Amino acid sequence: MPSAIPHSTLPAYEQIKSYIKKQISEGHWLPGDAVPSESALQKKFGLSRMTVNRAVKELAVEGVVTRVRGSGTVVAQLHQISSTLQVRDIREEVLERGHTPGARVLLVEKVKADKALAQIFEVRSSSTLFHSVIVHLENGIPIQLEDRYVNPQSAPHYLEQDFMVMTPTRYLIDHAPVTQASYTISAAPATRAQAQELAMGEGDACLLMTRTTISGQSVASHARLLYPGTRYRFHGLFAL
Amino acid sequence: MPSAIPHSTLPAYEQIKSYIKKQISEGHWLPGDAVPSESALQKKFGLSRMTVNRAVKELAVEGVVTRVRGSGTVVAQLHQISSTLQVRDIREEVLERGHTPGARVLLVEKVKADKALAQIFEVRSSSTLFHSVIVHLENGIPIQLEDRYVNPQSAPHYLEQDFMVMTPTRYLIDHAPVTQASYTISAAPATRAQAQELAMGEGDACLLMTRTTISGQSVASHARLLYPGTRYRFHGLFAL
DNA sequence: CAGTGGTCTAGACCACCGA
DNA sequence: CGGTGGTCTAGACCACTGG
Repeated sequence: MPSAIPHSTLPAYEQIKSYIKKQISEGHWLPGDAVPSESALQKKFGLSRMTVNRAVKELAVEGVVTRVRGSGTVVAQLHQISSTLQVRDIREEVLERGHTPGARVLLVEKVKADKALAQIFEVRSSSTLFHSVIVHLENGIPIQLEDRYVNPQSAPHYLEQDFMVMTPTRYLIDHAPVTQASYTISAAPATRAQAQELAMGEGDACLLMTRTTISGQSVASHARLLYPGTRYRFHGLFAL
Repeated sequence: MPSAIPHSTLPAYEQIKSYIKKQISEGHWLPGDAVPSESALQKKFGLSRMTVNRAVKELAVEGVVTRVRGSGTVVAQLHQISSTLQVRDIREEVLERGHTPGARVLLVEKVKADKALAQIFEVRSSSTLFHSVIVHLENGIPIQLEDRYVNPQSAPHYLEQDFMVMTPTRYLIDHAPVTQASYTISAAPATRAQAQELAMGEGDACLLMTRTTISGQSVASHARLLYPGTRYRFHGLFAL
C-alpha cells in the first residue's frame, strides 16, 4: 500500500512538522527538552522512517530543533529570531509595490583604484575600475543613493549600459554570476551632497548598506547604498 | 549494493550539489537555463532518484534553482543575496566576541497602554503593560538602548528580574516561547536623552530595530532597539 | 501523451553517543 | 552494547506541465 498521500491534505511530513511545532509553541516541550526519536514518531504516525526523518531534518534546518547524531533531538535552545533578509534589486522592489521606479544617473566614469579600493578588489593600486553613482526614485522620490565600483574584468561593458532602465544590480546579476556576497548594515549621517540628492537635511540619519560581491575568483563589485532613514526600512519576519 | 558512501568523502547528494553550483558559478549555466532533470542526473551519477531529489530540492530551498512540477528545474533568476540575519541576544553576542557585557537599568515600571500600544498588543486601552528601559554595554561602552514593553499575560514575573545579569530577550526566550516575530530596521536621529545614554551627540544617526514577538496567541513583547550608528552594524554573508 | 518533480515505502549500512 | 540520527536504494503512485 504505497503512497499514503491522503489527497487534498497536507503531506505527511508537514503534519509531523506541525505536530512538533504545536507542542513547542503551546509550551508542552520547552527548549532543551527531548523530541521523540524517529523510531518513536514512526510508530506514532505509522509512517516510514524516511518520511519522519524528512520532517525532523527540516525543522533542524529551520532552527526549531537541534539534532545530535547518536544522542537525539532536542528543542532548540535559542529560538533565534533569524529570517532571511532579502536583498533585492531596488527597481524590482519598487515595481512589486506597484509604484513607479526611476533613476538619475549622476556619474559614470573610469577611475584608478586608490589604496582602499585596491584592497577591496584585490588588485594593484591604480588599476582601472568602473564607477557609477545613481539615485533611485520611487514615485519620483529619492529612496537610494547607489555609489558603486565595478571590476572591469567581471563586467567589461558595464559603463555602456543605460542605468535608467537597467539597474547596476540587475546588470551584474545577469552578467557576473554571484558566488559570494557580504554586506553590513549600519547608520550614517548624510553629507551635504548626499542630503541634497536624497532630498533630506545635512546630517540626517541614513541607513547605509555596504555590499561586496564576488563572482568566480574575483571581487566583482563594491557598493555603498544609502537610504533616507525616514523613508526606507528593511523588514523581516520569523514564524515557527 | 546499498549505501554507496565512499567513506571519508562528501555525501553523494553534496557532490551533486557541488556539481550544479560549480556549473552555475563558472557561468556554464546562466539564470533561466535548464538544470538536468532528476532522471538525467540519476543516470549521470549512478544514484537513486531520492538522493538526486534531495540534492536539487536543497538547492531550491537555498534559492539557487527554481523548480516547477511538471515543467522542470532552472537556474534561479535572481540570485537573491539573502542570508539569515541573526537577531540574537545582545549579551550573548558580546560574550561571543570575547568582550565584557554590561547593563544599566534606567527604568522598570508598570504602565497603562496608550492607544498605539494597545493596538500593537491587541489589548484594550489602559490595560496594564510592563515597561523597561535598559542600556547595554560592551566593555563599558553603550551599544544598545532597549526600550521594551511586555504583555503581563505572557510573562507575569517580568518586572522581578535582575536585568543586570539576565537580559529581557533571554528571559522572554525562556519564559514565553516565541512563535512569530517581525522586525524592521531603519535609521533615526538620537533624541537628546537617547544621545546622552548612548554617549553620542544629539541628532546623530542611529540604527533602529523595532521588534514585535508573538507567543502562542498573544503579542508578548514590543521592543525598540537603538544602536549608535558608528559603533554597531548588522552583518550578513551569502555564499552559493 | 510522455516527462517532470513531489511524495512515500520498507528495507539497509554506517558513525556516533551514552551507559 | 543498544539507540540515535545520516545516508542511501529501488522501487512506487501522484499531480502537474507541455506539446
